[in-house]
Amino acid sequence: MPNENNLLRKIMFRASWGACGRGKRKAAGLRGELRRRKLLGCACNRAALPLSLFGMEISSHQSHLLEQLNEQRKQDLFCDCNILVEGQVFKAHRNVLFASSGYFKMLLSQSSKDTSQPTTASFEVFSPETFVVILDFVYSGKLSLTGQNVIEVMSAASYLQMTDILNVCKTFIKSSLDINEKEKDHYFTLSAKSLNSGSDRPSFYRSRRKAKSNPRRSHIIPDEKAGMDNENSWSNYNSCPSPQMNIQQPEGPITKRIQKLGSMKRRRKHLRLNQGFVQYKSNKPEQSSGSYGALESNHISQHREEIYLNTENEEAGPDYQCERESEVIPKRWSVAQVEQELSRTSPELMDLKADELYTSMPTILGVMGGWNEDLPRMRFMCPFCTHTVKRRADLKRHLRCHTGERPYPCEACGKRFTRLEHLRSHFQTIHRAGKLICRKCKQHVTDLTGRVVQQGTRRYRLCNECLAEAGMDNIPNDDTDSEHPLLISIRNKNSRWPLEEEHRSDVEILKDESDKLVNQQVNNDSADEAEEKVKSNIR
DNA sequence: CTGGGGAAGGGGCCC
DNA sequence: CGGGCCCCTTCCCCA
Repeated sequence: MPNENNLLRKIMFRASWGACGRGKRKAAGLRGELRRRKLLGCACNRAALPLSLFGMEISSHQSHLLEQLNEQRKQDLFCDCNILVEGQVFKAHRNVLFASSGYFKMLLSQSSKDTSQPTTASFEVFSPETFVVILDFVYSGKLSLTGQNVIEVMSAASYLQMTDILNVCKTFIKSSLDINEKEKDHYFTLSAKSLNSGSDRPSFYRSRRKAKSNPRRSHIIPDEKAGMDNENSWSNYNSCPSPQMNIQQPEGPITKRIQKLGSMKRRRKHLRLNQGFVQYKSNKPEQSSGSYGALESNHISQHREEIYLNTENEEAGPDYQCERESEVIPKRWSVAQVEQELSRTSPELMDLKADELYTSMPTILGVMGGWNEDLPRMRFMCPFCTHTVKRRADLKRHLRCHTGERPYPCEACGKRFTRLEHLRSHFQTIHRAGKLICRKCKQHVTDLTGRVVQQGTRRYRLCNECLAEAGMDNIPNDDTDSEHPLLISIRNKNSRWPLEEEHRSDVEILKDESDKLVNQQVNNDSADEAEEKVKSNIR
């Protein structure tokens, strides 16, 4: 290797000659030599200009640095952060924790500026054994996953907002599911006897922490069809740029894991959420609303569980944490992912309403800001995005923009709205010509100085001058108060029709739209209609 | 292609 | 907690 390093140095030196043709040629010759020695990868092969060589990475540097930090940790050198996990103290470096965990990033960035004092953090939401796995990963890039610890590690990683670990755990579990599915296909049954109970072999995942790597790409989950052969599926994983995994086949029956999942949920439900930092005593109240655990047997929650496992957005940033009674859930779902997963795993869930979602999902609660104040501000966090709200009701309302639910249809034009007020506003302005403004000259117009004109389902006002100008002054006024029988029948069927008195003048609107209106009734339960409703509701 | 205006969507907050 | 209002932003259409 010394010779090769010398060769690299020579290249760098030649490159410094810049535009010198001789230097270029010499550098090119040396690159050829390096290629022959397989020292340069494709990136260097592409490097036509010597200057690009300055960007060359010494791949061993990162690992060496990490090794050194790990050694320092083991020897308690320069450790400035104490992590207390169920009474057991772990020492680590603030910088490393900050760089590895969104949770620590948020916490340490909010913490005291006085870096002379060690920071102390305590956790009781995961076990010391779990934290050892995570800490080892932080300092080595190696994640020791087993069928026994994967759930707890994933929970802790979610809590600590370590998306690399989360994704590895997900793929681990996904692989187990694939394996199990394969077994099921093979034995035509998923009986306990088909589930071997061999000892867990640790699986090592090596994460390449590179800022350049596209996080989305590392989220690639092998196609299930391609995953029929497990080894192939794992080799697919290995092709993912990040996290790069050297994986032994995860083992253990999936039912065991699922049982463990359930037991974990039950266990975690009883865990006391006591996450306090010495410097910042949080008065974070425990959430007691609802019972997510009770939903475990629920069909929807089962699918949700799958979604939790499969759809978590790897880009979940370090901004927030989400938990309820230590229940760990993904920080963010992308809407597309959720929709895709819902349609894939359970199309019927595409009909999910924000209300149902709201009641079945774990409460998302967090402390936003205010760490330096006596009473931290409590915010409710959206699981799909970074949005936080003060009130549960606002979150419920906000969720509609993710579920695509539009419960308020305009029966004049069929357009649907997420809020009654929006429908009302729409109806007033579009179908009732509620604005007393001439559409043409923008002048204020009253019933005396102008009148309502209908254009399709739209109605607007024109002043007398603009009417005359358009040659419409002889057309009778469109503003009638009679009621169309169809509208009455529809309103009677639909108790949610919100415009009891406001749209009484829309007979003419309905003349052209009557057929459409029949098809636009809200509570149509046919499957086609439901499908159509979903499509139309999802923008 | 661009700017203006209307409509729609969404958040904050009061009642 | 729901309804409602206000405000702001975004989108889309049109001149």
